[in-house]
Amino acid sequence: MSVERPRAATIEDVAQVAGVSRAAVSKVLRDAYGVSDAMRERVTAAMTQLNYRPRIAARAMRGRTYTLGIELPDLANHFFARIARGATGALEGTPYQLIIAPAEAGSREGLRALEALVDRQVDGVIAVSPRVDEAGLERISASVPVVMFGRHDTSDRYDVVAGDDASGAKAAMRHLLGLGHQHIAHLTLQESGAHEPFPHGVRLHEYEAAMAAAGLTGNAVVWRTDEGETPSYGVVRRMLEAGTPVTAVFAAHDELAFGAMRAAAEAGVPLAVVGYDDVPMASHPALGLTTVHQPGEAMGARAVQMLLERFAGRTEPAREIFDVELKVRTSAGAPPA
Amino acid sequence: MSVERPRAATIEDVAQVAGVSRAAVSKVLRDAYGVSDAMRERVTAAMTQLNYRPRIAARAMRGRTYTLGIELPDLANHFFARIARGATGALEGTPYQLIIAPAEAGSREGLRALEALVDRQVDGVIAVSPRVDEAGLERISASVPVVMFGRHDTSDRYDVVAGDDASGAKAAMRHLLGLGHQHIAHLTLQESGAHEPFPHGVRLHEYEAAMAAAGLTGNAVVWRTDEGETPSYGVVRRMLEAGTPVTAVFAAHDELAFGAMRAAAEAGVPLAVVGYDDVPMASHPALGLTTVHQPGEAMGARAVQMLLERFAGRTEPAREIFDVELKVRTSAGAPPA
DNA sequence: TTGAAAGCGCTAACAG
DNA sequence: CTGTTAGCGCTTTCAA
Repeated sequence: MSVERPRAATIEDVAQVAGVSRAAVSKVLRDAYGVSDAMRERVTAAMTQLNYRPRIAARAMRGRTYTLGIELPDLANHFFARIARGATGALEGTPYQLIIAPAEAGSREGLRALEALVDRQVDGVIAVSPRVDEAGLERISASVPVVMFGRHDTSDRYDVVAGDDASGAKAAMRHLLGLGHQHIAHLTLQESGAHEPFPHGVRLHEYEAAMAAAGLTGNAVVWRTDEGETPSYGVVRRMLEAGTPVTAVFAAHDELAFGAMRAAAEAGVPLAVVGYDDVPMASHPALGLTTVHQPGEAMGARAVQMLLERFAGRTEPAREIFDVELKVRTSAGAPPA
Repeated sequence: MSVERPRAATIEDVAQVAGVSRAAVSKVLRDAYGVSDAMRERVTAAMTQLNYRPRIAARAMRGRTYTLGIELPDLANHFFARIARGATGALEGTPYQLIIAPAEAGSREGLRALEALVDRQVDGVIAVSPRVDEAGLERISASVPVVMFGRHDTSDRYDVVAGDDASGAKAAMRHLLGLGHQHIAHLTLQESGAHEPFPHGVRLHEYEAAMAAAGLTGNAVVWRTDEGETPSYGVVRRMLEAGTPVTAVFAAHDELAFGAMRAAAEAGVPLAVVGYDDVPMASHPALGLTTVHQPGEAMGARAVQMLLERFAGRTEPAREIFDVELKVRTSAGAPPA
């Protein structure tokens, strides 16, 4: 006994029931010009009766898919969930639907996810992994509008939404230095380079600059970890046990910061920790993570808006840098005397 | 000299460059039967040269889209990220791509997201919001294989992956009662009903049963909250300040549990908390949330596997219930004497 | 204001 | 083993 998969209603069926042509139905569907109220009504009735749903794939062959794609590097990082929520919210009331392509870590993966989205003919894409290579990005932005998150270089190929990473990192370092810390480590991902115009690159650069400005270049240490709280924990734990003389750590994002806090707690070492992003758990009283707040929802919403503007005809590249704000909580106190 | 926007290569272009027919290219593409090595090579070369990427939309008109869709109710809940990660992992090495449709709370939203996926012709869907109405589900499962998460009823229309919610909830309650608590509240979402075959329904039911079995029916209290840590915090805070005489709370999932812990900490009230899911932060030493571990990755991977089995021809419904395990940590101690 | 008809890029019979 | 051909369900000129 095999499962019957009855053919769903097509535009042709609707046309027949309504006693009109396919073209007419299509026009009603797209709210196109030149349809009488009477016809609209009959067609609408037929659509309801048949429970008609247009096939996006068929539309894609000629026109739009009414689908926006967002590529996310790490679902486990709550900051990205915020961006996605903001993007979804901004789409409410529009005919567009957001789909997410998970990327796992790595620049190659980011590109792969982006291409999967393009293959599926999304009308626009939002790329959150910053480390997508230029060639790939060029290819993609040739066929669909792109909004890149967090890039601090400029391009006329894509729009940009970013946080003010320089200010944020400066504020974080100012806080730690102001507390009297002299041995501050920076915890970042494997691939980040201080010369790169990506969020972690900028944060790393500002860390080094701040240490230098404080005359502490000799104390600067950069700890590198794979993505995620657990790898971060492992790295910091190892460093702490190796006796690295550090009293504070500035983590490139909150998940890494949580890992550092876990390591310090388990190793029984006092460690001031500052994070970045301000994910919801950061403000939990048991954690009290001092961190740099980024308005994730607003940033996601703005990215969507930029795409909609492109559809509406904008051709010059847009670019918006969001303000960030240091949230001082309990995770970073003064160093032991 | 105007810049021609290059039309992306089609199967026709590849055929011309390789000097073969479209059908031949299509066969190479799909690894279909009856292609000589020589032809395969020429075609592959042409594809690389033109940087050819098949248009999923065009394929969708005739065959598969090589796309699986998963609908997720709450990106902010880390447990769902785990499911998605497991699903993505299980797809590695297959030609399939996973896309995520975010749903926001509510059964209507879950259905909407599912339909958006179906409109986009995914080859199979995984539904994580359990509260999708039967009529909608019937319609959907008529056109595409469906795996439902967490449903404890049986159906011949869709496959099921779930955790053993009855055992998990029993273990949670046994723990709290064993510690000597007599005033235990259950914290759950607005809509959950103890008669419903959904995860939260079962957990609620087991809570009531355990209280009754301990002769504590008179002490049973169910707190209801909207989705998320913040609403949970608000509800618990209000209850605590109203002086509800409670020494412990069994939360329907970890995010709610974190909200309860935050409320207790801020209200300065000692409160034993047990959660459900075991999201990564639960094991952080600053939190130490006692909770019921569900193997999210394995569950996501199994759901994907069920879909692949359907594609391979399975017609009888499948169903797998995963074991869960109570993780005892520090968040739930004995009640004050 | 409406409809006929020509594709969009691909797959899958079917012929050769 | 390879090519020809007929659509899949839509949108979009272009006539009527």
